[in-house]
Amino acid sequence: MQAEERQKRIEDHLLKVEFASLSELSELVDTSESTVRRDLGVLEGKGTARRTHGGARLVNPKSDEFTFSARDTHQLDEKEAIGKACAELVQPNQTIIIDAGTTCYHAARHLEAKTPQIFTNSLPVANLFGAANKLEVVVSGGVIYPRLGVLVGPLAVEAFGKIRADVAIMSCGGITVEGITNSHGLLIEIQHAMIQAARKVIFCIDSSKFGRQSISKLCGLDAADVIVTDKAVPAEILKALRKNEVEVVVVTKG
Amino acid sequence: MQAEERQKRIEDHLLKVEFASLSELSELVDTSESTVRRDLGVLEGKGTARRTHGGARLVNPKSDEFTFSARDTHQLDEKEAIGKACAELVQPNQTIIIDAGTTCYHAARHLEAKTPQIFTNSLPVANLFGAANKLEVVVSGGVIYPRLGVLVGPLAVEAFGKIRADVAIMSCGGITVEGITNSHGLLIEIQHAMIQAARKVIFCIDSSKFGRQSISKLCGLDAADVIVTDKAVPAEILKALRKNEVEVVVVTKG
DNA sequence: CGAATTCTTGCAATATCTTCCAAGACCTTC
DNA sequence: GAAGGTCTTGGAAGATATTGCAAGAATTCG
Repeated sequence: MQAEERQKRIEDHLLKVEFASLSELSELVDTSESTVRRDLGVLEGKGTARRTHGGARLVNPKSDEFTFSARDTHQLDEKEAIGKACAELVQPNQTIIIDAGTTCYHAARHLEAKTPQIFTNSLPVANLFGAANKLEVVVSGGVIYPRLGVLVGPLAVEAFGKIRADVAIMSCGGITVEGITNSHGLLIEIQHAMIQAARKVIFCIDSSKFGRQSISKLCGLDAADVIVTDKAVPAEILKALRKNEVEVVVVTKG
Repeated sequence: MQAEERQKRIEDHLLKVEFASLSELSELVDTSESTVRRDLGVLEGKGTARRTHGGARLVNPKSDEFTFSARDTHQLDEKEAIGKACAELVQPNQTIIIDAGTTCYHAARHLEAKTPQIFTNSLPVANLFGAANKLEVVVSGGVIYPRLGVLVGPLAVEAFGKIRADVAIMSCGGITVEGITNSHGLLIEIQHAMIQAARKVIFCIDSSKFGRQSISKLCGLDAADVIVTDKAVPAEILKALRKNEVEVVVVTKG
């Protein structure tokens, strides 16, 4: 097996388990521990993993909306189901803002037939519709945030400041009774602009996000109009949502 | 078996397995490893695959949807050579504007190591660097012009109006003694803004464009600082270019 | 603090790459 | 169809990179 292939396997494995020992990894890729050490050095250089005594751990925990891969199969069914339900909430001919994040990406996949116009700051979403010319896709400008493929920065914020849409389909890093949070200030700024620009705000939040808090506060629960998720929402949060008149849609996976 | 057929098979195989060893490939196409190495060199030049120790890997592995790629293989070698020469005209650490168009796309591929910052309105170019985080890529906003993956419209024009760059790498639809033309008014507007924003303007123009006129006039010959092309330029146009002090670089294919 | 584990570093064995060359295939020209 | 050229192919020699191991240093844990 070749160096790069080994490294990718290690990476993939880490994505699943978050932490792995040297012996575990050396067995996985069938080489000596020395080689695994060297590979981990490379991955560390790339920023994917971090070496620790006895093994390695993922730099970005998977619960963060921080790495995008269209092939991300983590909770794929759930995300797919959420995305689909989310798309069903959209009326024909409404204009839509689509946030970055894998769940929103899945929602976008179901929108093609329905809507004439989409605004997004997500390159994966843009690519999804880039070839089809049935609908108009407007891409906000901005700097590419590497792994995620999101456009961030002033250009993006301004772009959303200028428009109005019927619906915004949003994602986030965590939600608690205190509000909705996300993992990076740069994203927050843009999401604010998105929320401002939309008449109706739908959050796609898979169940792993409930009770979790990311670094930056995005908004209170009242900013959301609908939340689409895949499992029963914890009672405490559900109560808080009711109080803020947020509609909750729970999908059943698959 | 023909060289091209071998290369296509290798390409197809890589699309399936993502990584392959030399022995695996040489068995697949039934030739020596030397030949496979050479074929991989070609594929690497085309941007399809990347050689690694012991084999090769697909260039865009995890990006089934993340890549809206310029699939145009028409005159690939020429474009590749032009792109490379074009990239060599760039000094380290200059900021660059990259236009849409396949030739510019190839130029972009050679820029990764050189420049810290790229501005573009081309989705293929954005995708090229989307995963790498070595350099900063700024995407202009805009509406996706289908199939080409160019961002057009007021958002794009404004975005380029706000910036300054050292070099602009441009493409066009045709060039005659009367000036440079392109195929769509929407593109023209943006290209104007690009030219305005850059201190030095480089046009990548393959030989088929000479003597040809597209619908909309983009600019006079004097707007260009350098023209990179792949064959001797017709005398008449060459004379006009000299008069406007445009430097002409002719590359030899391959 | 000591024992056990893990890490780093240097090294030799191995695998792979590059470069070069000769043999053969293919093409052109007469 | 033969002669002369160019292009492609496969292989060999030396250069380079990778791998696994071992000895000593560093780290963890009781």
